[in-house]
Amino acid sequence: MTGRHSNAETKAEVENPMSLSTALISVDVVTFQVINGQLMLLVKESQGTDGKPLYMLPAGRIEPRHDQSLDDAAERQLRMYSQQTISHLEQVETLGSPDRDSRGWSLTVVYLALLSSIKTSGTCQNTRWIKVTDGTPDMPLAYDHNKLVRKALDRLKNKIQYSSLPVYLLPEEFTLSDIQTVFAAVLEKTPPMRSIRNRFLKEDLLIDTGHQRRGSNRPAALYKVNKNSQTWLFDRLYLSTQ
Amino acid sequence: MTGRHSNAETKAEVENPMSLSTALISVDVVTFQVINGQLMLLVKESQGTDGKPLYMLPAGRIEPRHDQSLDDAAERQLRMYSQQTISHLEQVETLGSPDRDSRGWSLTVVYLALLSSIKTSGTCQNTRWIKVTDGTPDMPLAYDHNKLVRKALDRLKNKIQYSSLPVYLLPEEFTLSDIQTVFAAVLEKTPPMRSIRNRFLKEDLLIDTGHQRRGSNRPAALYKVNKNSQTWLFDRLYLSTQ
DNA sequence: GGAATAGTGTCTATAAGACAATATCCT
DNA sequence: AGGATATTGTCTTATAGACACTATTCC
Repeated sequence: MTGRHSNAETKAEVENPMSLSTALISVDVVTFQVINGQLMLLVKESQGTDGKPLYMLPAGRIEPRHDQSLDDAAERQLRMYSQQTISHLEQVETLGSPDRDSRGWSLTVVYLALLSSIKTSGTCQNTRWIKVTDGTPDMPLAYDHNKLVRKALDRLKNKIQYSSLPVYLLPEEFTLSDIQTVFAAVLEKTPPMRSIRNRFLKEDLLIDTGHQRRGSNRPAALYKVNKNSQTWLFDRLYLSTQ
Repeated sequence: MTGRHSNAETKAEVENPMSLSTALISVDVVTFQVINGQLMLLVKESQGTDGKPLYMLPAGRIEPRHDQSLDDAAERQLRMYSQQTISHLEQVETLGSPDRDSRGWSLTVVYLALLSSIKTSGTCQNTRWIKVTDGTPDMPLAYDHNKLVRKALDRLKNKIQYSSLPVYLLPEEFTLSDIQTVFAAVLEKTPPMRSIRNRFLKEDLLIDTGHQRRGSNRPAALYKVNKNSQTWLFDRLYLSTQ
């Protein structure tokens, strides 16, 4: 593409070909996890000038020496704040504007990351999990990060309805009720158990591990994902969650 | 985002904060039109060093003075090569890599644009419509533009199956058979007429203009879009086109 | 037995798809 | 009339959803 062969070079660009073809870039990662049935967002915490805590998304620049792609850059950002396996990572959208950064035209590549559910919400230094309720983080985030979270969450809410994304928010072994819990956490509404069972027990998408989760009730069968973790797609949405 | 508050600043970045947070950027637009039932791609033509013609996508840089957003930049690119109304424009994906441009790490924002079907494929200087068959442009494109076309076309092929995108590839007034023609052009496969009718004549998505297209057969009713051109979504895919 | 959650059976609703049957124009 | 394309009718299939019912555990 473009490179030195780009069309529409203005006089200034020809004189100084590097200057106007660049912009400030950052890669921002919106990371979700479901902990005890609650949707949580990974943020880093720092000290604002007024002493109040400041919450923001893991974000950073591209490092030419390390990043072979934008996905690499996103993964590297996330890895600074969580060592957990990243079960799903996808680019959501790139936003650009002259106003986001005081230094000039800037551009953000927004990523959606999903981590497996774990009981402990252990984090690195200056990192926190904050609740997300009604589609909004409980603590307001700095800059335009609330907007970025909204974009990533919209993607998740939509895609969870026709794909295997729910299982990426669950641990390796899970019950069918766990899937329902994920829907509730993300959509604040859930498809009927009958529909979830019909959908997820079709074909060989899941494997019955033979294990069971026991409580003070009938034990539930524990399943794991088949098909080497490939995301699979269905051809209908759930209507009850619209 | 990032701004001056970005984490993970290396020593070099602190010393020269502008340098490593920027990269070469271009916005590339993949524009489709259906002309006489044939899917066509808009390219610009130039002379290669060996005298052979070189085809590439409309692409260019962000102009801080003119562009308030990436969408603006994409629209501006496309406007240089076609004055037709842009009936649909959406961002597909941003690709980045150290190899695409010899000057260093570069980044492309890929857009998908749809233009209304018209008989004449009139174009501006150095601009051509080339056929797309089997998902590939008839002429190979320069750089990695074939890959970008593939990405945009994949998006179109998918989205056409559950949205009103087909009508954006048609003129203001069209018949239901025209919709079928668009499916054939894009997917090289088509849902049954019964299904198309059931879907598009539901609710008040289309308005019967009362006009008819006449030929050597029964005339077909001409429809136009209702609902102020908002893209609408269905909750199922066509299975016959999978 | 009773509480609690897991899982099944069955009927309805919706929309896609197959396919045959009409309808309406032109020549 | 005959050709051509548009449009409708009807039956089948697939899956979501409602809802009642059964199953299995712990106490």
